[in-house]
Amino acid sequence: MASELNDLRRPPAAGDDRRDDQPEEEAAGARDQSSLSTVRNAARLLAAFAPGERDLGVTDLARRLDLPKSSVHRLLTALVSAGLVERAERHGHYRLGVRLYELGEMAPSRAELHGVSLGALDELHARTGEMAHVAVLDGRDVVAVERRETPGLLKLATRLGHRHPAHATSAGKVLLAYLPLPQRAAILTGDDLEAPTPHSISDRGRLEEELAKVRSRGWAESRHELEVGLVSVASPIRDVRGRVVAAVGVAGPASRLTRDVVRRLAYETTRTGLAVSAGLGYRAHDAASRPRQG
Amino acid sequence: MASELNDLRRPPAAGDDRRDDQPEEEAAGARDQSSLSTVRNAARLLAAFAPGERDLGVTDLARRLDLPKSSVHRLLTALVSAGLVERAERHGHYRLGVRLYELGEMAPSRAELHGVSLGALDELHARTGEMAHVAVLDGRDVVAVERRETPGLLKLATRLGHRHPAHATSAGKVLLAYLPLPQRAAILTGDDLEAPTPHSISDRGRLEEELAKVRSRGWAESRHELEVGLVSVASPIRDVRGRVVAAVGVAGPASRLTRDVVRRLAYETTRTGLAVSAGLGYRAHDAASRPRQG
DNA sequence: CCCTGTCGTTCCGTCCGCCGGAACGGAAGG
DNA sequence: CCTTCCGTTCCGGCGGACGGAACGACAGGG
Repeated sequence: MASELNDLRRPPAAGDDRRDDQPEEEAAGARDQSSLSTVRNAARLLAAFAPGERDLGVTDLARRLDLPKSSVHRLLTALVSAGLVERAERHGHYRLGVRLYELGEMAPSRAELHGVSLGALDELHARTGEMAHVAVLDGRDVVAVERRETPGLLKLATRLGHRHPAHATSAGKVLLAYLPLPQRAAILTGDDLEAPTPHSISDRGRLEEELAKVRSRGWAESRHELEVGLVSVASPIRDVRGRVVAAVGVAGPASRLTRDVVRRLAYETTRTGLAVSAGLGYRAHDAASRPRQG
Repeated sequence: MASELNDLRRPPAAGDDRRDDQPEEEAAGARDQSSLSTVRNAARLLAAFAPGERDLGVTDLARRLDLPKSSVHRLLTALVSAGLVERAERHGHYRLGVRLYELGEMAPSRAELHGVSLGALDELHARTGEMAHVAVLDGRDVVAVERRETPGLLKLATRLGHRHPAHATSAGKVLLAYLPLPQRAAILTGDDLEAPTPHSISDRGRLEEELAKVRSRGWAESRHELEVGLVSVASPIRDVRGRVVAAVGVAGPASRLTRDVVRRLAYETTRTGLAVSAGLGYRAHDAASRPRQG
């Protein structure tokens, strides 16, 4: 029974000034609260499968979403006929559909980078021997859209499409650092910064200092900030207009990625970032047009 | 290059809203026609971005979907707040969101195969030198969920997530061949088989013969059937219960993939298929339990 | 620069299609 | 077998979506 029934429309006061130029409160963090409750619930239903739940039943979903069974069943029927959800072989169970995967591949943040980053990522992977990846920002999280596994034994357990708090990863720091200040402020608003480890940056002031450092040297590092023992380095990827749209980086165990190794890796990721940016149409020599941010 | 996943056809048809007392309809591949028009329209809206349209505006979408502008705008607002759609930088334009990509990665047909097929696919790619891929069935189409590009110059232009008619590809033949007869009948019902080239199989009887051949030798071939000059070979991937859930194959130019090369490639794909199946828990020596189908 | 066509966005009254409680039927398990 | 749980269907009442129309913001050509 989510009721935001207090959306009282206040008749405009004498001044009749209803046109504030900042309708922006949502930016990225805020979800739902819009109208079209059916669409909202459909999206919530899809998201319920995200934590890795393969097959779910009606009653189970109804409990998680706090919706009546019949409503969940109606939603599922509609989503099945739209192809976004499929019936599992187990009677009365459902799972995400192939069409959803198909649509996801079409998301520009993925599709654009896919083509141009393939070769460069392979090369980065070959030259460094560490897990290489390309990531984009979504809200205050960073999502990997492309990756190469390390050939060795020590693999990272994360999967493509999984998300991590941006401020605790090197790629996330890059993406935050080059985000225009108002957007960054909108994203980092609200509750405190999550601290996955004791080494994570949880203070907003310190984060801004760190981001300034990232901007000044052009790459970011994360030591033990997402997980103890994990180190990563990342550099920006720019589109044709110079905007930072993604980050490319490598990650590996702290035992291999010592301070001076990191410096070499930073060189490699920056090189790769420039190559991919060039593939997107960015001309690096246009240094004058390098956008000022922060 | 127009509509591939645009079989969400039939806009609500303006004045044609008739209350039929026959809720009885066929099953299987039926799309739409359910209630929850809001969800259906939301899905159609998402699908409108599929043909590679990056950014679309309200009026444009309204035209394509044959919906009022205000309704499209309302849908977009809801989808944006759900994260499935994002606002593009161009004022008033929209694009598919990262969350959609994220959900797509969670689709079981993708997620399961991803982990176990990585190594095997790499090896297949290395041993054959041709483009290697893993595909699943969706309706009467086959969708690639994993792939390795050929290192050479002659690359295939298709992208991950794109779909092709199943009966015209080797992977699709494999998937159709091992589909239980009732399901296959349900899928292949209705209008005729598409024939992308003059070599395509368009007759249902001939297709059944071909599928029987596929079952008897355990692999499938497609020569010029999807595109003239393109040849592919594929073998099944089975899950722990022995059901064929995907196909693994290689594709390349007919000039390289001569008859006897194909025989060697069939050996390789079969070998890879068995390896991946083993990763999914399938025990090949359980030959007795090899399901009888067709 | 202004004018104009175009498109995104907002508004609002009407009415229809969704909501959800409750009953039905089928599957699993003791 | 009985019991229990769950997926599916049904239906009346009402809340929220629909969509035409007006508004406001751009962009481009005269």
